[in-house]
Amino acid sequence: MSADPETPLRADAQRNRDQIIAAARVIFASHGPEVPMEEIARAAGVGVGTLYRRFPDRDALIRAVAVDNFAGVLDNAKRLSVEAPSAWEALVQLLYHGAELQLSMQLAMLSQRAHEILKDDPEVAHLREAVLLEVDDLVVRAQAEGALRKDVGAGDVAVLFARIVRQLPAHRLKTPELATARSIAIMIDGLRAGPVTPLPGRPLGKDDLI
Amino acid sequence: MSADPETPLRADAQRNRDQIIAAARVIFASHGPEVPMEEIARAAGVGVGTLYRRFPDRDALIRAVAVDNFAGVLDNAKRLSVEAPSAWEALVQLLYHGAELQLSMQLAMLSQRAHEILKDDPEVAHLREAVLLEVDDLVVRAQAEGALRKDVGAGDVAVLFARIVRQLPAHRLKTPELATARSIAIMIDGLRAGPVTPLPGRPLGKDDLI
DNA sequence: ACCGAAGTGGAGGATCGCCGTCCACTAGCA
DNA sequence: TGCTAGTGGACGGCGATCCTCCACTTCGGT
Repeated sequence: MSADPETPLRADAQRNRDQIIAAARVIFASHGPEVPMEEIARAAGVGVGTLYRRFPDRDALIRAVAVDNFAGVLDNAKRLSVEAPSAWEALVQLLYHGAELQLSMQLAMLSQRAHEILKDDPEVAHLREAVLLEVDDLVVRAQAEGALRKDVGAGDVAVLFARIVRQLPAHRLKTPELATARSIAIMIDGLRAGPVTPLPGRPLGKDDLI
Repeated sequence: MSADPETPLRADAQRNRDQIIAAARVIFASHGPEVPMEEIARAAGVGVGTLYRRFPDRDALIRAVAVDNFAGVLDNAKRLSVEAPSAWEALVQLLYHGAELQLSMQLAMLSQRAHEILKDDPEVAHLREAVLLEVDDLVVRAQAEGALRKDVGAGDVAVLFARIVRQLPAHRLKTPELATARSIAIMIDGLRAGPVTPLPGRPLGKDDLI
């Protein structure tokens, strides 16, 4: 995902680096970006020393994970936008791609800490903007198709996702995955064009997100 | 809300106790139940000493707040159940009563810590059960009215609420209240009876919550 | 108005968990 | 096979939070 500004890593080191990012991804998504570094190291199967060698501090790790993940979401959105049979369908598919999206939401909207860290990173800012543009486009097209209700904007969709997709502490439900899938499905029905109640205020666009 | 098992408190002490619970309510709802005790004390306008005098430890405070709040939600639900023009309308009203409900959700479903503390308290268990029964009743009646889609249960409604009602870090939106209101409205449209997509799995009842 | 008991607040000692370094050891690569 | 990059985890340091303690204040009965 990123160029090698310096000497390329040795093969095993590169492998460890990838494992760290993968582990951090999973853990950040489920427990937020403030988990002890040692926990991430353990999940990645490396020692803390290795973690710190690769990422000088927590911020660097968060940035690396964010860039990696945002890029993934953007790819996904672009691919769906082209391949799906309709913009509406693309949007729906995007929502059901829970895991990746969830982490992005967590990092972009839910964690105060992560936001502080990411807000000044131009690479992240660029990816974020690109994702929002893509969503905006899907929203407009889905509305033109007559599938998506007219009184919502990309901001509404993003906010709704951020809420729905966030993981509930798994221990509180007997069937967490099912519960999540059902929540998403209900939400999607709420977004459908059709006989609906008028929403308060005006549609929230992507610029209503900070 | 609770009997006085011992000597009644002096007037000023009672006032302080109420202020502490009120402050804890607000703070727990917005920042979870792990905030430093000193912060709660400050918000209540008392010293930590006073806080600890009244509630020997954090657990005791959480329990007191939870009982107080659950009782409020239960009252509310019962009142709406009787006074609202329909069960559907009662459900909708309940959802829009964000603040109180939000805290209950936070304590009951969202915070691992709070759950640990509350799960063995019989008073909390009783109130929780009573609230779920009430919601279950509203769900069944609203379905009989033909207003609520048939393929959902009280568990679905509870889960959906828990997700929607959770506070997003306010700093990330230009209009947080509006965004929340719109999310709730969209969700309610998703719950309406009408031409909907079939949901995966079976309806989640109140017993699917742990 | 007085006084004893109840209540108060916040300084500070004790504790805790996390950070990030450091270095003896291991494993890739030429 | 030798040289260097890479590894892991023990550990010293530290900031944050808990909760106690007690000199001082306030309440409320007489």
